[in-house]
Amino acid sequence: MKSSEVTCCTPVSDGLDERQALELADLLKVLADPARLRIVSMLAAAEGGEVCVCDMTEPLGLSQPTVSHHIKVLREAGFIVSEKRSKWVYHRLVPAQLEAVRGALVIGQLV
Amino acid sequence: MKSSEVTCCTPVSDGLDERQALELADLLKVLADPARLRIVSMLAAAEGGEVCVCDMTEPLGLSQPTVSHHIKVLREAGFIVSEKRSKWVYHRLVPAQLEAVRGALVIGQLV
DNA sequence: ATCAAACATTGATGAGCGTCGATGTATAGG
DNA sequence: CCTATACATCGACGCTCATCAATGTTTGAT
Repeated sequence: MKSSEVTCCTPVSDGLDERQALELADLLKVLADPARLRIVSMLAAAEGGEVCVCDMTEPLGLSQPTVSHHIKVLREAGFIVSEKRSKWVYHRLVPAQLEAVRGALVIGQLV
Repeated sequence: MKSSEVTCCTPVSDGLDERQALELADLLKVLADPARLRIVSMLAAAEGGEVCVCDMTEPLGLSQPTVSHHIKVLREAGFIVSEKRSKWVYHRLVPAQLEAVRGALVIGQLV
């Protein structure tokens, strides 16, 4: 449908281009999962800011491989960082990444 | 795995419960799509704040049924409202809903 | 009354992903 | 050396969902 001679609306600004929309959508997809939100939440609420997988499986009601999978997704998206110490791997939030997503959702930022 | 006598981390606060995590995840799922992000963006950038479907299919590069589907998803999630006038249906943003999502992503709000 | 445009609805299809069990790897302890 | 724990990886299953063509519905114009 090309632009007909009779437009129904005021001229459209394209807003976000495909690349920007894809990148933001990918970040939002990572957060758009109940398990991952709860993981982020547990890290945000943890004293010391650190939690390891073994202490998350039970409150999440998920298997260890599943929790490890979510941790990996969150880490690859930049929402958490992980550090192995002795037998355990400790995970902590990266607040800047969460803030980046919040900033991208400001209406003015959506062009 | 019950709580062993040797814990690796400081005590865990559960943070978001299942219901809260599910609700927030459902809202984020709606936004976690490039096409829907671009629709929101186009509405945010539109003069008069209104756009109808016929003016979105071409810039989005999607079929009319697909755009209608995304519009429906956005409306049912409260991100947009729609009003039929004569032959066309005009859609506009609900900024408060977008703000609600941004507010839920504040680290302090994640308990 | 007829035709065209705008939009919704309906299956159908294909890809992506959350989940698990099984297995592999590393670290600590006896 | 052997066992147990913490975690990662792999393969498979099942479900959700984005997309489309086809069709239905409403509205306006001729």
